[in-house]
Amino acid sequence: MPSPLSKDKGKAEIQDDSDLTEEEKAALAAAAEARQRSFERSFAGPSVGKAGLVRDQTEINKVIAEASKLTDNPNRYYQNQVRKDKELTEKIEWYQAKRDELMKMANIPRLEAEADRILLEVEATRDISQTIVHVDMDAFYASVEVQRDPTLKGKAFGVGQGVLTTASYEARKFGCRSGMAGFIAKKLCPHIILTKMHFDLYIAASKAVREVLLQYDENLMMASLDEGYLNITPYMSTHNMSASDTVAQIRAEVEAKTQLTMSAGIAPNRMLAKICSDKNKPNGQYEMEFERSVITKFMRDLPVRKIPGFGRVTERCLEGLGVETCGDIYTHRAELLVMDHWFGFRGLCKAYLGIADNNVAPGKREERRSVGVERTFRDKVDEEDILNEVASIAEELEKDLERLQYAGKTVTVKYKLHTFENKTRAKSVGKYISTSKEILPIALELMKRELPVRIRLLGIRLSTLKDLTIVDKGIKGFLVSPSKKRAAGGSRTGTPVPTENDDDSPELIRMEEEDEAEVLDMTLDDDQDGSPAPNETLTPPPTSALGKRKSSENDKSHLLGPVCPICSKALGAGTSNIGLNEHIDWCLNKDAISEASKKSPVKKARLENGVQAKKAKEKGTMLDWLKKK
DNA sequence: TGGTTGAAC
DNA sequence: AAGAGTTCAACCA
Repeated sequence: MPSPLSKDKGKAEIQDDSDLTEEEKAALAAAAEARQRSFERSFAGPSVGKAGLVRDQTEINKVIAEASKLTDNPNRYYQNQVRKDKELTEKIEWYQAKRDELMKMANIPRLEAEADRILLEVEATRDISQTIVHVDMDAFYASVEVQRDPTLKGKAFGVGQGVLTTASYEARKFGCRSGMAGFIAKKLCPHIILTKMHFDLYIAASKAVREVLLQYDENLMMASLDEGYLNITPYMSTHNMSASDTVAQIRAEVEAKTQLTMSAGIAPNRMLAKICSDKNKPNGQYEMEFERSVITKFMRDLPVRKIPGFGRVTERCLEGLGVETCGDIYTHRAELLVMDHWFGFRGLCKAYLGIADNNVAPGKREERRSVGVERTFRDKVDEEDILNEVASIAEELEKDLERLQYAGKTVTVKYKLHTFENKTRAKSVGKYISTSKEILPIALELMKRELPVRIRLLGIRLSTLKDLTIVDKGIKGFLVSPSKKRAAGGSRTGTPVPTENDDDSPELIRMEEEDEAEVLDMTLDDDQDGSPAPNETLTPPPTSALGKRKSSENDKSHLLGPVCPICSKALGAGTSNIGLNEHIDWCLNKDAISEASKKSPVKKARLENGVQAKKAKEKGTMLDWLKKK
């Protein structure tokens, strides 16, 4: 039974297939189906695809997409998904064209050789000396809810009002997932019970868990209320215990203390540990063998989507390049190398090799970047209505700022149109502000410029923060105990770190913090160029890989003059690194810019940003593979 | 640098 | 009857 969706999206574009061979037709059909599945997947909630519990997710996704479509007409949300899907598809097609174009003139053996060289370089950064554990509470909120209301036990229920934050395992059997809209969950599972959230209970339970974990690693890194990372290497050696025994003991102790079960993954780095903790969930553990060959074998068949930081969009972009598993990264290394600018080749190498950060550090200090409040409501068009809402939100924000002890300089107003398109408008001011009295006029001003609008969400966010608990200014900072008002607020635990900071700059000393939960950095490598490279992540570092690179030092290749790896053109002995760089840049991008502004599917410069990059360290990109001949 | 947008968790 | 909060990166003017 062909879903209406597949008619709309799937094959519609491919109409004239009369002169195609059978294989080509089959390939096109397969591609269309894959795309269709991906599109349907996009309705099911963010967590789908990460954790593969249910058998026939495809069927479930169809139901969801159908339900979504029929909800109301016209369903703006659905239409918005369609629009985004279309843009994504166009972007992917652009990538494919780019790839084909570059590959046409590329010297493939040379590309592969270079890719292999980089692989080796990345491989050299592997560190399996530490035993990292990722612990993950099983259906945490749901389990706590059962403790609160035992009648929920064994039933299909979800936690959360409009959107499920968690689904009980019984509900998951019906395809219900966290992140899923409540009414969709009802469609999938009509008898599902939806409960409110009880954050105070979750926080208390989390604290109990944390206390146990801290006995095994005082540097425990909590990634959220229900998951965390430990480095149990010291514990294992002082207690002369194996990793699996240690983890079994941790889990038993947590369960004894809290009646909550957890799953755990044991591996040499955070990324692998996190993936492993999913393997035997719920209430199980999985230990990765600390052996290179085992790890690479493990990665080979692992869908790239499982890598933390690789989301739905990245998944589809890679899929468009023929990459679905981490193993595919190797087979497609030539193309991926040439697409380095957009996908970040070294990050992909790390995924393929199973290499990532193994640092476990407590939620350092509290360098929060912004504080915001936003609300969703039924469509508003009335000007006064809207401005009242702005005022109300500003007051709420003031309360949060007071509780959290922050002031800030940049006010951002965010709104979502009835079409589900998001907009933001921001304005910075010269001094730190924190009260509604100060914020509201700015927010109002920003919002008034947008009227008239029909919106379903409004929010205000304050950024460029100053931490008011840091009294600092030299010695005094140490005499005043840092108020401990924060803590309750949000995701991050950790105590404020009094920081001495003598100038007027609000900037705190940024210790290498980061370690954002899901971010996989490396840290250990960073060989050349002596830059600290504190946070390179697995997600592609597309940026400025080429033109803007600093020239690296160890470039001694000009005896014969550099050769462009794309067009194989010799550039002459006199060509400088920078000159070579420029040539490569030009060679790779000559058409990109003009094309982008002309026929590029996605607006103008939207092209490259599909792939998310975190701190793209100025290292492992094109220049590297040039500099050695 | 400030403003906007989007991806991801 | 499709949430809320936060961070990060890219791009542009």
